[in-house]
Amino acid sequence: MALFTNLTFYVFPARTSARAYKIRRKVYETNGAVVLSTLDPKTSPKPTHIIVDSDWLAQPERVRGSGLGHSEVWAEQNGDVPIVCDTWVLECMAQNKILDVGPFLLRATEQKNAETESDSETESDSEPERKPQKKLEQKQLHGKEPEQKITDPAHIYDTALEGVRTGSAKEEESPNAAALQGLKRLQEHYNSLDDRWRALGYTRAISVLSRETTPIRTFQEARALPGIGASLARKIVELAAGHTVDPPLVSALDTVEIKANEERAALAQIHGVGPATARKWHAAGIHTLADVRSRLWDQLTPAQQIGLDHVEDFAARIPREEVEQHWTIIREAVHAVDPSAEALCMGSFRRGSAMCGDVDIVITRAEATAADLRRVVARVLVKLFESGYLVASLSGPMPGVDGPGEYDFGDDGDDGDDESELSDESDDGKEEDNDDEGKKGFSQFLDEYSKATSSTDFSSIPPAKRLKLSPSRTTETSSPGTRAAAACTTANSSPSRGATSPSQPCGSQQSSPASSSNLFSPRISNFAGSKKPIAHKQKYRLPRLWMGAGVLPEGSQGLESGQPPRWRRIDIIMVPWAERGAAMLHYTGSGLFNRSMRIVAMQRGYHLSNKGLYRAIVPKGRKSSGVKVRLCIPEQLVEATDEYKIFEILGLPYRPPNERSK
DNA sequence: AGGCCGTACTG
DNA sequence: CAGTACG
DNA sequence: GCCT
Repeated sequence: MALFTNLTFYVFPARTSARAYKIRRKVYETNGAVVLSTLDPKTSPKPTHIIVDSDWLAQPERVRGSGLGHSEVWAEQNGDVPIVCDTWVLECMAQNKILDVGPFLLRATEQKNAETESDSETESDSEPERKPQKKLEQKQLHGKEPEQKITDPAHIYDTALEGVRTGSAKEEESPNAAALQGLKRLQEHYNSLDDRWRALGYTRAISVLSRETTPIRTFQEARALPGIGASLARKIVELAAGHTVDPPLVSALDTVEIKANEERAALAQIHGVGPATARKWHAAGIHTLADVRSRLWDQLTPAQQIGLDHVEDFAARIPREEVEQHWTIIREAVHAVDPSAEALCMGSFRRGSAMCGDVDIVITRAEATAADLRRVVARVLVKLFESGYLVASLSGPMPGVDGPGEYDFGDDGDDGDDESELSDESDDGKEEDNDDEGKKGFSQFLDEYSKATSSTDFSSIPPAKRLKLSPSRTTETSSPGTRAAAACTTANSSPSRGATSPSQPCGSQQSSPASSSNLFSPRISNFAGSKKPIAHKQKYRLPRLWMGAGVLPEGSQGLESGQPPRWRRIDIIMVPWAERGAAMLHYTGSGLFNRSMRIVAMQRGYHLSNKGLYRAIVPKGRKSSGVKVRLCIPEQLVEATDEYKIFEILGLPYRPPNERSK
C-alpha cells in the first residue's frame, strides 16, 4: 500500500498548468495521495493536508498574499487541515513513513522567516512614525511563536479558530444588560432624530459596555471605559440602578416625542428606509407599517416593497447553523458555474457569532477581475433564482422575474463581443472595472448569462417559473399585460408572518386606486428607470454588491416547525482577486471595527478601504499636525491582497476575526 | 471648536 | 445630488 | 454622545 494512501492533498500554489506542479502532483499521486485541484469543502472532499511549495516559504509575504490567505480562511471556516511545507512530503517519502506534521507546519515556518526578515524589513521601511507600534507587534508575534507542539493542527490558524469554536458566540446575559438596554433605546432615539453623531457616541458606548464581563455599577467604573464620558457614565449608573429611560432618566424627552421616535424607528426598519424617509413619512402622518402599506405602497421603491413585506424576517437574527446552510447552497451554485471560484462566508459569521444578521458571501477567483466575476455571479444568480432559493433582489432586477421580455436569453444573442478579456494585471492596483467598457448594460448582462450559460439549464426562464416563486396571490392578480405583476408579486408574496402586515394582500391595496391608478406601471418604471419606460433597463449592470433574499428549501433542518421559512438577507460580493485581502478585512467587519481601523490608518497617513490600503496624499496646504487632514487623496496602493499584512503595515497587532467586534 | 469611515448603489 | 446600504 |  502506497505511502500516502487515504491522504488527500491540496497543493499550493495550484498552478495546474505549471510543469513543476504537474510533476509534484504526479509524485504524490503515485504514492497514493489524492490531489485536489480545488480547495473547496463542498465540491471536493476535505483535504487532509495542504501542501505549500517550499520555494514560496522563503517569502512569507508572498505566500500570504497570494492565495494562501484564502486557504487560511477556508481552513478557518472548515476545520483543521494542517498547512505544511512540502518538505514534509519529501521527508515522509525519504523515511517511508508518515511523519508528524508539527515541525513542518506553515505557521511556524512562516513566523520564523518573518522574524528574521522583519527586523531588516522594519528598519529599512520608510515609515518612521510607526516604529513603536511595530515593536509591539513584533512582541506579539514572538509571544505566539513558542514552538507549540501541536498535536492539534488547529493551532496553526492562530487564535481565530479557537474563537470560532469556542464561540465567543454567546452573548448571553451581560451583567450590564439593564444599562445596555436603556442605552440602545437612547441610541435608537437619537438615530431616528437624525442626531447621528450623538447616536454614534451611544453606539460606541454600547459596544464597549457589552463587552464588559463585570458589572459596572459606579460612575467611576463606567467613566473609566473608553468612549464613556461623564454623561454616559451617569446614565449607565442610573440605568443599572433600575431606572428606566422614559420617565426619569431622560426627562428631557417627553413621552410624546419618545413615542414618535419609536414609530420613526419602526418605519426605518424597512430596508431602503432610513431616518430621513422615516421622518418625512411620519411628518406626513404615516406612523405605522400598516400606514405605509395602505397609503404609500405604490410609491415605494421595489426594494422598499420587499423590505416592507419582510420587515420581520429581515430583522430576525439567523442562527449560525442556518447561515452555514445558506452558504453551502450558494457555494455549490458557484462551483457548479465555476469550480475555480471561491465563495467565502464573511460578516458576523466569520467573526464567530452564534447569531448572525445576514449572510455575506464574498466571491472571488484567482486572477479574476470584477468583470470576470460578474459573469460568474450572473449565472449563479439565475441558477439560484431558478431553483427557488433566491426569492428577491434588493438591488437590480430579479433575473427571470423582472421585466417582460428582457430576459429572453435566446434572442439577443449576438453581440457582443466586446468583451475582451481583460486579463488584468496587477501591476498596480487600480484595475478596477474599466474592463467592461462603459456600461453596456443589460444586454451585456444578458449576454453574459447566455454566453456563459451551458445552454440547457437556464436558457430561458419561463414566466411560469416566476409565478412559481410566488405561490400566493400571484395568480389572481396577474392579469393581462402584467408580467410585471409577477415580478412584484414575487416580492410581495410572502406569507406575511409579520404582525405588521395588516391583512390586506397587496393585491387588494393595489387595487385601491388611492394615488396612482395603475399599480403596475410604477413598478415597472421603477425597475426600468422612470423616465423611459422600458428601454432603459438596458442600462442595467450587475452590481458588485448584490443584495437580495434567499429561503432555505422546505425540508431543511433546523427551521422552525410549521411556519414557512424566513426570508433571509443575502449579500453577494464580487471581489477582484487583487483586492481580496482588503475586501475580507472590510466584509468581516464589524462596522465599528472597520471605522476605528480606518481612523488609525488615517492618522498614520494611510487611506484604508475595502479596496486596499493606500498611502494618503496630504495636500501641501496643511501640515499633518496631530490631527487629521481632510482631502486625503488615495495615492499609491500599498497593500490589498493580504489581510494580515494590512495590520502589519499599519503597525497594529493582528486581530483574528473573532476579536473584531470593535 | 470641530472631527467622528469609505465605497457604491438607487432614484 | 441625497439617501441608503455594506462591513 | 466622546475625543482631541
